[in-house]
Amino acid sequence: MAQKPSIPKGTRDFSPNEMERRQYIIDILKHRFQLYGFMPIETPSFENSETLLGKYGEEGDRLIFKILNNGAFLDKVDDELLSSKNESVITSKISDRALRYDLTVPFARYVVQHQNEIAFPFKRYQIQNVWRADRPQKGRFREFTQCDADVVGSDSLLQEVEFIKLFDDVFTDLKLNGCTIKINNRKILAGIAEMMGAEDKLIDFTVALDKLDKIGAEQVKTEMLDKGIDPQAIEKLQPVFELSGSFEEKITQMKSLLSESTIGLEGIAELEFIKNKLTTLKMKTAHLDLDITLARGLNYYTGCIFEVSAPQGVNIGSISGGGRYDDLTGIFGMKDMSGVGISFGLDRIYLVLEELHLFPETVKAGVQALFINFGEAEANYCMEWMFRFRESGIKTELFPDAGKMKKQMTYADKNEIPFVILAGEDEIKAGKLTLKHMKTGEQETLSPEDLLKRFAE
RNA sequence: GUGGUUGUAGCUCAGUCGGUUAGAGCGCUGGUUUGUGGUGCCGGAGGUCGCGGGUUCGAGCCCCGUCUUCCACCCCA
Repeated sequence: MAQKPSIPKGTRDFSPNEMERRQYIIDILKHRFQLYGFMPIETPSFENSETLLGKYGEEGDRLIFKILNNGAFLDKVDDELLSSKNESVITSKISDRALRYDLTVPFARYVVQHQNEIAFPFKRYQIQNVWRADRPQKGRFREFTQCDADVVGSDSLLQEVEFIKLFDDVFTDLKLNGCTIKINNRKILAGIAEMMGAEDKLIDFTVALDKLDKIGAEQVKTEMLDKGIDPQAIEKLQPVFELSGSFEEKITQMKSLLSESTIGLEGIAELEFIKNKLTTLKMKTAHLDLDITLARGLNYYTGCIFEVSAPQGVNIGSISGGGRYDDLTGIFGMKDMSGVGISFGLDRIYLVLEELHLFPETVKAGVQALFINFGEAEANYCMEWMFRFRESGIKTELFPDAGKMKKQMTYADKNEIPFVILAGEDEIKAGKLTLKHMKTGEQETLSPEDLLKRFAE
């Protein structure tokens, strides 16, 4: 007996209707990316393991899909090592390649490898799948699509301003009004850590702070204590927990809090610059919000960080994110190359648009007219006209088998083909075609030329 | 990686306290004047109840394991 087919955990099939909707989102993204001057690139689905490992932190390494070597891969593993059950060491012996985890690190690798062909600053966009060995849950898959735009080779804060406008433009085009673009700066977080005297605990500190709106101030403090951060230092954080008001008001409060920290003030100055530019340029539908607790997981960010959350009432986490990384290419041996980039989560945006019923009424990409097949002679007559119709840009097809009428009509009906064209003995003799309007059931016999004109309207 | 949850026909789901031959709707298929679909009527096919073990006279139902689904945590798009 044939086994029931299935697909791996966390993966999905996309049927025509879903593909149409995914394509709708992608078309808007591509259009905006190109208007902003980004050029497309693609990179391989898998990379050499050393390119990816160690770039996303310990947790990230765990979530990278490793590809088992081919051939006698066990030759490199002796019994002693095998019985040690040391996964990471054994993995490095039997797996040399891994599926990409995001598009940013492969992009950094690309830039370093192609530096001689590139005129900097280099702006590229990339829409490809990435893979993570995560446990699936709402809005979380093991295979999903990221749509990234990055620019490398420019320190200018105008890039940050442009990216925020890009968020605003894209979400406005998608009719997804009321998104919140949260912005923060790693330098501010570093400044706070400095002020607390907890520079060495920066990562633990930001991860805990990131949870503030989710678990509350008390639990954040508890987590920081657990991570070994000094209680007195945590007390100094109180003003951060109580931060409120408008963007400008928060800036003012942070300024006095970080008055001693050079790096902290630098971060604040950057945010002020960006905010001022955007006040002049104006946002269309998105809101810009300063969120000091925003940390973001990827530890290569060094300056501004962004995250976009869906309009209120949609519980799906972030739908886009990004930030500046001053030294991403440094790990591949190319110094002083600053980059900024953002990533749109196609799959999550899809879920949000679906939940809010924001997909446009699908313009069916299917055929406009189906030729009914009555038999060999009739089919030959139809074929001739079918190809003429196609040359005129009309999407049309001939039912391949001379089967039952009912089956052919049902086919047209199920596929929402608006017109059916019939040509039997009588029509062939008269050199005509019969057009049936599926919705009304009306039909009329007319010359092929007239029929063509009818479709042209 | 941790905790919970789910799995019965192609799909959505019923199935009582463990009790004879596991059901419905939709879909599929055949027929209902053989050149006419979408709404009618009549018929038909289709299930190792996720998989493997166990308890029992007897398991879709109880127990254990495993895979899968969805959700939360960790983390993240």
